Amino acid sequence: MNVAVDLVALAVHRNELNTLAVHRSRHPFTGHHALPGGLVNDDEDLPDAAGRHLLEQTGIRPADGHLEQFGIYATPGRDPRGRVVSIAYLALLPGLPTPVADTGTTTVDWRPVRAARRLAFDHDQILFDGLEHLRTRLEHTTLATTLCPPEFTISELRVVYEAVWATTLDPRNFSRKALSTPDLLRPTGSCWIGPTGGAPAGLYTRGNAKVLYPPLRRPDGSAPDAGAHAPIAEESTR
Amino acid sequence: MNVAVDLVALAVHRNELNTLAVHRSRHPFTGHHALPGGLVNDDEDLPDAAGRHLLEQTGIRPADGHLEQFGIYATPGRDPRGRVVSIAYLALLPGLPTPVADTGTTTVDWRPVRAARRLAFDHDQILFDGLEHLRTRLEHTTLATTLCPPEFTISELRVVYEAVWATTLDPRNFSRKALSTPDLLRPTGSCWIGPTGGAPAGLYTRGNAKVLYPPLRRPDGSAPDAGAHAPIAEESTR
DNA sequence: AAAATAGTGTCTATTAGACAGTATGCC
DNA sequence: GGCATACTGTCTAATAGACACTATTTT
Repeated sequence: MNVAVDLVALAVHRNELNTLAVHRSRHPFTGHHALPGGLVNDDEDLPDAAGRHLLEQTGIRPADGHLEQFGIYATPGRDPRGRVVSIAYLALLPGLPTPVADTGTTTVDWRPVRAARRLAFDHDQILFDGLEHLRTRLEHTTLATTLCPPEFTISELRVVYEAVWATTLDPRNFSRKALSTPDLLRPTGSCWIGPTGGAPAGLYTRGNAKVLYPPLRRPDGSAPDAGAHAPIAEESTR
Repeated sequence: MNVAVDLVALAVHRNELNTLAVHRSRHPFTGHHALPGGLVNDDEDLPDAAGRHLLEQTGIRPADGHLEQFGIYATPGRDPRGRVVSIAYLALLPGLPTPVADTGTTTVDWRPVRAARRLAFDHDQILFDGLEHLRTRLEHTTLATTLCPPEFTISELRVVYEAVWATTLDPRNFSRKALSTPDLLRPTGSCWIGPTGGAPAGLYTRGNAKVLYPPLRRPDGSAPDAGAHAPIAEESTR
C-alpha cells in the first residue's frame, strides 16, 4: 500500500491567509492545482517526508516554521492510480511567504485560501480540515506566533488571528490577553511605527509558552464544532 | 509499505477505566500484551479495518460504541518485521465490558489502564496518547455518554469523568452542568435507586448534543497540555 | 436515627467583552 | 488640528467552584 504525505502550507500576507498550491502537469488531474506532497520513502519518517516534499516542490525549508500532523485520508479510490493512504500535515510559515523557488518540474504559488477551490484529488477536503484544525488550535495554543516573523507587534499577532478566523477582534482586549499570558511574548525593547501613524508598538519575540490557558475563544460566528460522530462512525478519514 | 490499525478500546467498569489487551502468542513480543489491531486490506477503509479487527479479536462489535481516529505511528523500526504505518483508533464502549469472546487464535482480556504496562511495540505510547486524547475530548464534547449504558444516571456519567480524569468532581456542580447543557440528556421518566441508599436518581438517554460549550474543564491536577512542538518538529508520530 | 445519595439555591472570585479615555505618532 | 494606532482602566454579565440545604432512600 502506498503511503504519502500532503501539506497544507500556510502564511499570512497582507492581512490574508495564503496557501501553497502546485500546478499539476501530469496525469491525473492535469492542469489542476493540488497541495504539495508525495510518497513516503521506505526508511523515512513521516515528518521528514513532509519536510522533504515541501523543500523539493517549493524551495521552502520548514525549519523556521512549524509542522504538525492533523489528519488521514485513506478512502479507497481517492487516487485513481491506486490505493494511497495520505497523512496530512499543516505547515505554518512565518511572516511573508518565502519566495517560491521554481524547481523546474513543478510550478507552485501562493494563493489566498478564499480563492483556493477545485483542487485535485480530495485536497479541497484536506485544505478545509487543515484550516478547521488550525482555527481550533489557535484557541488553545500559541501557534499563531509561528505565523509571525521572528519579531512582531501585538497587532501583527492579532492580524494572524483575524485572518485565520476571518473575523475582527477588539485590539484593546486582544492586547491585554496577549500581554497577560505568561511567557507568550518577550519584549525586545525596540519599537515599530507603522506607515499610517499611531503610537509606537512594542516589538516582541516568541516566548516559551505553548498553551493558551484560559483559551482565546473565537467569536460566535465561526462554529466551535467538534465534528459529527455517528454511532458506528469515524472521522477525519472522509 | 504496510498499513495497520491499532485500537485503544476502553470501557468503565466499577469506577475504573479498563482497556482491551490481547496476549501475543507469536513472534515478535511473544508472551507480551498488545493492543488489538492488524493490517488493513487493500480495498478496505480504515474505520472498517478497525471495526473488523476489534470484532475478530475480541468479539465486540463497535456498532454500539464510538470509533475515532486519534494518531499515527510510523517511525521506521517500530515493528521489527518491517515498516508498518499504524493508524490509532479510540473505541469507546458503553457500560460494562461486553464479555470477551475467545476466538481461539488470540486471548484477550480487560485490564485496568493503571495496570497496563510494558505492552508490545510502541503500544505503551499509543495507549498513553489515546488516553490523553480522550481526556481532552471529554472537556469539549459529549463523548463521555458513549462510555455509559443506553440508560444512565448523572452519577454514572460523573463516574466516567472521574475514571478518565483520575480525579473527583463535585456531584452537585456536575449535576447542574449536565442538566443545563442543551440536549445532552433526555429523561426517560424512570428512576434508579442504588444499593447504598440515597434519593432516587433520574434515568437518562443520550441527547443529540455533540459539543460541550462552554467546556467542562478538568481540575488543575491533570495537565491541560497541548503537546510540545519543536521549531522543526512534529507530533503524534513519535 | 444515622448515613448515603440526588438535586437546588446561593455566594464569591475570575473572566470575557464592551468601551471610555489617554498617549503618541503621521499627515 | 485631524486622524490613526497603542495600550490602560473600568464596568457588566457570565461562569466556575465552594458549599449550605432539603428531600428521599437504605440500614
